[in-house]
Amino acid sequence: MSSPAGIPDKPSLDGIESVLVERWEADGVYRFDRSATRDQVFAIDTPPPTVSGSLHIGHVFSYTQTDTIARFQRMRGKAVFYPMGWDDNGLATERRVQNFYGVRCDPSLPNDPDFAPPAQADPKNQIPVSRPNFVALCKQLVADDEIAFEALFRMLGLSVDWNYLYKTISDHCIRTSQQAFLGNLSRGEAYQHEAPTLWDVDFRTAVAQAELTDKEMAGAYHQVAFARPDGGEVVIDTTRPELLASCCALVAHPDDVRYQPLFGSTVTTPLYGVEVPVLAHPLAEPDKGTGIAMICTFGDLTDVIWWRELDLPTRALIMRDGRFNHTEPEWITNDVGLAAYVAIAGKGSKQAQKVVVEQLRDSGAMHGEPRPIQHQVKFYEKGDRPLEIVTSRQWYIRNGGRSAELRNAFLARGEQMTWHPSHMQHRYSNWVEGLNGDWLISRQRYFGVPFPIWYPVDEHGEPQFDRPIAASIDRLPVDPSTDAPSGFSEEQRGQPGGFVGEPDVMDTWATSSLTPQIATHWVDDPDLFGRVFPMDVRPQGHDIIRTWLFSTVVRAHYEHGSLPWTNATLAGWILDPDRKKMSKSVGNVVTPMPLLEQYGSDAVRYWAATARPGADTAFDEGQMKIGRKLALKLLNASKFVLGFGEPTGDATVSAPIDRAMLNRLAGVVDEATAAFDGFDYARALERTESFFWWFCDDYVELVKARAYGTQDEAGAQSARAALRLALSAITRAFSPFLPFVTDEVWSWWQEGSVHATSWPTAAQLVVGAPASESSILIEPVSEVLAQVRRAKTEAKVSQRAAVESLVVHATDAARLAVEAALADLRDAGSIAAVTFLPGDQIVCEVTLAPVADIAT
RNA sequence: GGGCGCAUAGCUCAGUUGGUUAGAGCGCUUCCCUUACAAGGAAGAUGUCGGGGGUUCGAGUCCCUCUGCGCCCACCA
Repeated sequence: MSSPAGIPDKPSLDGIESVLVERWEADGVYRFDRSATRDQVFAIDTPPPTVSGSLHIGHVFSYTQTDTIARFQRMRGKAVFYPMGWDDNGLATERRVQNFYGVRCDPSLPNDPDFAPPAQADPKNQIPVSRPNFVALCKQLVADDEIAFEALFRMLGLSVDWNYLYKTISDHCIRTSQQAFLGNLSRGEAYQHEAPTLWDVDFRTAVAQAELTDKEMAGAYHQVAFARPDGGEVVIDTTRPELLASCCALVAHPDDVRYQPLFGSTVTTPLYGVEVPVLAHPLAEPDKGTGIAMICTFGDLTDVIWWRELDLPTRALIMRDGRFNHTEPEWITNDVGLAAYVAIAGKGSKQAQKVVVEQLRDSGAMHGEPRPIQHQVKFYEKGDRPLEIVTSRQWYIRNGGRSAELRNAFLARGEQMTWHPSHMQHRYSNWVEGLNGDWLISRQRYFGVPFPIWYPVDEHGEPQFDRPIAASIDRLPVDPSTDAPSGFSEEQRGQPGGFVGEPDVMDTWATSSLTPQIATHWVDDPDLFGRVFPMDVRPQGHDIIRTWLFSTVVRAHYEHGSLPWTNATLAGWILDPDRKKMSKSVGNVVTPMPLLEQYGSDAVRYWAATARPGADTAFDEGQMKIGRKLALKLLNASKFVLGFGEPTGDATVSAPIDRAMLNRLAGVVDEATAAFDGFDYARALERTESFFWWFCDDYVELVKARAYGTQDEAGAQSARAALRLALSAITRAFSPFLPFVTDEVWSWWQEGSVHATSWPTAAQLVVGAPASESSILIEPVSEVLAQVRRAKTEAKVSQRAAVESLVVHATDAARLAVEAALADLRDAGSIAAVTFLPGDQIVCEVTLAPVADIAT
């Protein structure tokens, strides 16, 4: 049979991605319709991937899942607002620039317009460069990555409207971020505060609670004796003996009879001879160590609590670079003590600990040997060394960590949105309930959104941090390090009576938390904003509920008094075949482009779409092979179905089996629609796929002879019409998952893109009997066909082999069903004669024709 | 310590308000080069549904409990 025009003789999937990607772009298939009103819009708050290196298979996985939802909504008639963003802001980019170019930022240096990065990067000897030069390198490095990202996402078939692309380092994002911050400030939701803060000594910045992670580290308990005035001693257990010089008290539980006599007395620290009080506090645990602890400023967060609640002096020695202060502590007043301190001044914690342990041994204050332990230590999630606690001035946004009322308001927001899957809400509630402080948003970094804030400088040249000067909204974006506040001139920078700019930048989450406002152009396009905000869905990973999801809820709550979106879909992780999470640090990541090339984008998308929403999923190339097989099957089935020719204009679907097939399909369409409405793309795919294979294996096999015209003309017309109706609906139902092959086969017989058509409906398919009756008609026929095939397989003959006679034992109802499709059945099974006998269930006696007859 | 999730065929997983003999794909075995498809097709074998108890006419599904695995949070002198 020769193919009609438009249908290739040998259909292929090779290279269809690039052809279709270009066509979609040229035809604007995914362009957002700006005239749509809010109720006609489906808006997606796409996660902007961090531009740091390359996308991995996990991105392909989760972005595909969202894309299937977007495509479904578009076909249902929604104007889909589906922007993309690049998160090219922040520490990840900075660190990459440092390593890639071998430079580091020194904000004190002037801009060098002729600066070029070193040809050979030497990460060990980083060249200091000015902030403008450094930022320029950041932008240069991310530009290359962003081109690669967009190419991958396009090839993957994401139906993003690239006209709404945003970059978090752009002026637009800076302005949005600064404007939102100023709103928070004016309403009292943002404030600055000088306090002990968790501090990463490598990045030299404060970090927020949400960015902490625990890592197991080797440590050791050291028993250290403090001297009592009566000549006795008090022994404490510590894992950080190097902080002894920062000790400001000992503490034990109020009920601990061993130490009750000491409360109110003082002891002296070994080495330094500093007198410190012995105090009582309920947080001290009698069964931990010796039951009495030394409080240092600051060894851990418990120290901070004790320091605050017991009103202790601040004896901080570890500086922002993680080293002990060179200045001699004023609270050490004797020469021996000072000499002991000088030995650790300028050293990091680890080195200082060695020295102090030696000193303690020599002095006899060390009891026994250190007892090694493994313990959990707080790290910045991107950091390499344990966090220290450093006192500094920082900006915060209230997030309920210090207010039960506010916390409840955010818990209520969690109740208002719909979570997919629903159990993810627990993680949100869990996090909000466990907050122990406000959200720290300032970072002592360079490449980020600057605070739109200056401070007046008094007549002594000291900045007045308690009198911040806020930028006016109409000046945004501003950089306080280069722009002067209104009413001042640049010459007054740093001068008495002048001003200084806030040196810090905002953390990346402070900007990421505004992706709904950024994407919808809250600050500069109120018309667009009114059409798409609040958005419909936030897709994201479940590991960043505590950061991105929560902080976005906080910002929208403050700025708009609403949720930022009505739904949150939480994607799972990709696990390697050993069921370990894929991550760069483990080194088990898979890059997606070779997979797209090997199996085709549709096949990789199929793998992603078969995973249940929110489920962690094993990386499985087997699923991609199945996806490729499915795409090929659709290609071939389409060619075959269309090859029967177009039904005449007045063709009606008259054959019962044809009607039953369409009714069954109508039921499948209803199921898929309901699943998609609940964001369950995986169920929609499974229903459609399972129907499609039945359609190919049984239905098409049954009716193909009739469709060729072996029976009467009405029968042929009925089959052809039903086949085409079904193919249209199947193609459209598959199109969110397999956008490439569906558009390819659609183009063989339809105008325009399948992605610009409507989602199939049951009403288009139901003919005659309702869907529930279709099974009653179809299943007996399928069963008889299966038994005939089995008989041939068991006889080890070709499926084409002729059947001399078939005796079917069946109930009356089953017999009626089989009789209704008898001509089709006889054609499909090459069956000469069929007789029926009564029976409880369908049992077929198959008598094959003698082999000699086949030969003739 | 608190919370959440998972446990079904060798592997990866479906199984929607409890309802006949528990399903799919991969892998395995057999057969078929049938004019849509051999990177295919037709068929076959394979399960004490993690253990125990309970509710019910009936439990993979609901309740209790135990075990194992994973994740989140808290603790971490």
